Amino acid sequence: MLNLLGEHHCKLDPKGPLLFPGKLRKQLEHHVHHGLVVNRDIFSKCLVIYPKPEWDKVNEEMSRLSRYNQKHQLFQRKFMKGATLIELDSNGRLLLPSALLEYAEIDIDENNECVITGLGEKMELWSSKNHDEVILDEDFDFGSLAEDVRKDIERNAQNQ
Amino acid sequence: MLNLLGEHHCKLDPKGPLLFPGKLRKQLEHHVHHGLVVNRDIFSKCLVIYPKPEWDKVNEEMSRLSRYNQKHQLFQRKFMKGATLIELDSNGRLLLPSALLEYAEIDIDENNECVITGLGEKMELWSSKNHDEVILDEDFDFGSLAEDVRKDIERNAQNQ
DNA sequence: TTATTAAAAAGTGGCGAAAAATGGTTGCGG
DNA sequence: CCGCAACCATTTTTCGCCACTTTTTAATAA
Repeated sequence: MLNLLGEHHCKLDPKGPLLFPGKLRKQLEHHVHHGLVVNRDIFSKCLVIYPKPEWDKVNEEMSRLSRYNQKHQLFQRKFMKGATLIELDSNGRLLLPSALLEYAEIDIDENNECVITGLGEKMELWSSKNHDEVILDEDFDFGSLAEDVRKDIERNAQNQ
Repeated sequence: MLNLLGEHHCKLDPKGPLLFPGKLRKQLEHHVHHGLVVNRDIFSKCLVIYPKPEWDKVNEEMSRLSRYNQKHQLFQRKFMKGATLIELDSNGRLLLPSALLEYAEIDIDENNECVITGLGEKMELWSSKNHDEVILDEDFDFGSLAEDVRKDIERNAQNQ
């Protein structure tokens, strides 16, 4: 099972919007030749990067939606719109679509620091600024969030 | 079953942010070659260190969360973000990511004293300063905390 | 019982290989 | 013809390894 880990700080190449940390590349080893799929996160101003095989799962889930249901179609569009298959260049760098960078508030020209974090089967790409805000959110009530999630999981277990 | 114990005081290597347990290594013996996973604690300014097999359980639990549920995603991010796989070097030292050390308020340069405590299946890493403050908190009401926990355990037992 | 010695573990520093950042150049497409 | 992107070469830094010093612990002998 894929278990991407680590918090990697990196810069966008000032020339083109290129990038990519090496330790993640090692963890991806056998998966990376299939390419990566980048997309906007639905909930936060960051990008999600899936190894292609993981994205295939997403795609498979989407294919189960009804073609004739407006809500399903809207959901599919919201979720998949913008997803792009990208591959590493010979230096192990990524060329990210500028529209996606813009969404994640990553500025190509100036504040080009960003953070890639491994989250098991996927990765997230944040601008340094947004990332710090998430990390340093002191008031965040993790306890009650955890409780909500726990209830969901229990309910799920009962339904099965 | 793994049962890590002890309170170990140690120093960071002044060169790089290196460090090492010692007697803990003996307790880890057969687990340590798989590596260790370090992460920020959710509630306190300290780091949590899991033997890899223990972390694998966490990762497996996380993979059951819903990709399309905002709370689940937030939970996963808060919990897993920053988790890093590290291995002991040939001298039995650990190279801890500086971003994590910073979170735990462990200063590489000056006050480089820290404390590692065994907590059964995981360990905690504290700066000496923070550790003292938490441990020596005289006003802490252990009685009512214990009572709350006891209730939780009982309720859990009834639900099963 | 204490002291001395030996062996192992702990702590320190430097060196070298490998990877990552940078800059320049060429080729392709619009 | 211009611009962007892929490729290549060079410099710089990181970090993993190795060798050396110091401390601790244990054992044996006085």
